[in-house]
Amino acid sequence: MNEKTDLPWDSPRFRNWLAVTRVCHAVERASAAALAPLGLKPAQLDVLMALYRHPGMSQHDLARKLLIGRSNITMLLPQLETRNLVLRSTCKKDKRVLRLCLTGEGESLLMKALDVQAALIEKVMSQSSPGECDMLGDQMRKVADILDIE
Amino acid sequence: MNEKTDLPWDSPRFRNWLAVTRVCHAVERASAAALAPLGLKPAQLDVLMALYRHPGMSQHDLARKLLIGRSNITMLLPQLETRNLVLRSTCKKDKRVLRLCLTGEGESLLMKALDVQAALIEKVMSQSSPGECDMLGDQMRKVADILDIE
DNA sequence: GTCTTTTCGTTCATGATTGAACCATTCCGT
DNA sequence: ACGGAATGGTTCAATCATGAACGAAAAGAC
Repeated sequence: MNEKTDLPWDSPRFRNWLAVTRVCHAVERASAAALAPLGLKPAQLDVLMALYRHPGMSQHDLARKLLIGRSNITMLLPQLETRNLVLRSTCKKDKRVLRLCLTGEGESLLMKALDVQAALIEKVMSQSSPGECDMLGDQMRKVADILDIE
Repeated sequence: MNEKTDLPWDSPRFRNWLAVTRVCHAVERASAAALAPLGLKPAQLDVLMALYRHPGMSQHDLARKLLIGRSNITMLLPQLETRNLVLRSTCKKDKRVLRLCLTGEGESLLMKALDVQAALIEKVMSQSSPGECDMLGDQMRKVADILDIE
């Protein structure tokens, strides 16, 4: 009998994906540290970014886009609202939904945070050629397709 | 004056890295769901994997390898120890350190969990050719170098 | 050898995240 | 128009990760 059981680590896909998650985790932590001086956490930056690109979004759609629970949004928003970074207004068409927008203040803080975040990412990806970088993105979008996340 | 400010989204590196984090997040959640029937959470699987590959590891080294805090390890281990998956024994050379090992039970549960996890990763990476997959891993290892995580 | 400094692990308070239960509003079949 | 199903948002309890402060043990300076 063959004692040499095939361990997942022998699979290139498994091993390489582990590298992805590991690095992702590390970058997340680095991002948290870099953002701290601005009083922002990564999750909050995600919210600001989404609202910048999709003004007037509902909380439900925001949760789906960020792949987190709706209740998480409910917990996340008051912090941003009391800092006057985000504005929440009830939708006249449907009184259930709350439309979310960045305030001017929110937008300008977002820009500062994006500078920080972009610098981190540039540093982190600095050893990837444009071609490699695009291939990376393409692979990730293929994965996103498989998991169907919009 | 030029109103067209350069947004980070215009940078391939920024946009593509966002795809990475997004997908990573999604796979993490899928993994949690897939592992739930085994009563394991992703963080616990990480511990088992590390201990399988580095038997006798200390908690300090385990924390460094997993990129989490030492206190987190302290909180994580009792769950695995009471389930007889992990054995903790004091080191005779240095009475401060605890040496960690998988039990037979821990190892066999790990194997089941690895099957589940490997299946998920195979599915997720199924659209990447071996060449693309290796390039992905290579890029991630370059990033790991930059962030110097062993 | 003694005293100071590190290192390993734990404790604890804090903040984040989750899912289930819930209310109000809207949608839809009849 | 009416009543049940579905949807958007909130609440709440439980779980989890984090970092600072701590005690015990080891290492280093002298």
